[in-house]
Amino acid sequence: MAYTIKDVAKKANVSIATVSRILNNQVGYTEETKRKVLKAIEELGYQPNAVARGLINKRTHTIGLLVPKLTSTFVTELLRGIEKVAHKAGSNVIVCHTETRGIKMMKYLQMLNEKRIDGLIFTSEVLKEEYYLYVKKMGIPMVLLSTQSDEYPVPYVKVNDRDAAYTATKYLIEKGHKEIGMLCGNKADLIAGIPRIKGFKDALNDHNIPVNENHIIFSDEFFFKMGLKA
Amino acid sequence: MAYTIKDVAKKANVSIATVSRILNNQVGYTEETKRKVLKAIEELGYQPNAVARGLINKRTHTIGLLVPKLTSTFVTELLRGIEKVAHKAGSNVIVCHTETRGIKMMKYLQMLNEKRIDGLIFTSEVLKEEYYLYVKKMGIPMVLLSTQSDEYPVPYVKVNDRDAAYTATKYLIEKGHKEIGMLCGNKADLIAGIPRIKGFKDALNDHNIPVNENHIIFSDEFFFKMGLKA
DNA sequence: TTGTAGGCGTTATCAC
DNA sequence: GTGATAACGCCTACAA
Repeated sequence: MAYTIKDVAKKANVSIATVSRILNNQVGYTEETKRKVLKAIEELGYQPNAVARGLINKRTHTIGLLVPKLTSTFVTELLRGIEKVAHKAGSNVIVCHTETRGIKMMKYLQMLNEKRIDGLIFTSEVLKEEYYLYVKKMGIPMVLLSTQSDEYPVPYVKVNDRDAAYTATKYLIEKGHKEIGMLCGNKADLIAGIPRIKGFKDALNDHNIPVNENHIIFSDEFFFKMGLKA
Repeated sequence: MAYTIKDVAKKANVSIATVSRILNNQVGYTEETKRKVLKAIEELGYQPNAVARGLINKRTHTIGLLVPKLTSTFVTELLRGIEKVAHKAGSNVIVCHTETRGIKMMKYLQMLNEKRIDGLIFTSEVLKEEYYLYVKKMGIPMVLLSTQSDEYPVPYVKVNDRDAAYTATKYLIEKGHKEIGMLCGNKADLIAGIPRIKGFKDALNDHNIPVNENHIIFSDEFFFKMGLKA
């Protein structure tokens, strides 16, 4: 079994209170006692128990990341970045794949709630009322990534899909291209569909280029293969 | 603040012990009291605190996953599968990117240890003595994924690289091909290099085909781009 | 069937 | 400067 703060205290001939102070570098002890305690910690190979700490501090230094199919390299990059920053800040990230739309989402939120995570990152899916209310009740900060919500006041980080599509299309037009095609997500997709198509068409219209619906190819999945096929 | 078992007990007019029993569906209560308690739980929207539970049960239902650069779609697939199974079993997975070889590894192991994770999956890197000893001291089960260790008795799951390369090469040979090239990892790589090259050469030799070293192209990174370039 | 009380490993508030 | 001691939220003998 792992050593506890009690073992350290005993070995260093001090009270657990003192050990705790040193561990959290607060004030109230001699350099001498500090050395003693540090030595005991070293010799025992003692590691504080984050679970116990979490119980009293009400912080677990853990954040939850809800992502859809992780197959897309885009989401993978997001995870990389998030985990990197979290680690630098002394936190870990629990990854949850909410594949089958909605079904597992509530289950995940529940698990994360029980684990008392410090915050939540919600990626790429539409924030349903049920989710929003639940997280609100959890009382932890949440941020949307690569999505946004018109209905609920939740901070988000994402690219403006309509504008991005507009800019991309405009760029090609200004390069002199006339026949421009578009590969996009599902026609009804609130994120990868509608806004991007709008940007695409807007750009064409603004440059007096007729829109050929056949030049827009839809796909439901964001696998590399799908893009290739399209 | 979230409700505790105490709130439930009070609302249901029972002791916390009874609530606990019902929560963990043990025996020792009437159907009647069970109904009462369940009703109180429902009304309060009570969710047990996994942190407190972890402290006493010594199980956190959390496992750690150490992966190298997650850019590779292979690793991404692994994560997907692992998370899926873990979730089904009621656990969560904390993902850690051990990018800069070794530097961050010990730091991660330490964090995971403090969080008292239940188990560890170690992916794609060589298991150094330092890591092995540390995890052994943690006293939790570990399994190697896509690696193996000759020095330490750690269970592993991986494809046999030498055999796989041999089989692939043999397949091409039997298809009638004579000029076979190979794209592989770093020449000295203990996983993606040496064994696969051996399999490749063995197959050629066994079929009396001369080995042309120029037909083996090495690469250090496993990005898609790198493969393309090669 | 039910409740009381001690303990899990820490932190924090008191005294001394 | 230092040490008891009461929480934190839950589980579990032990009683009743």
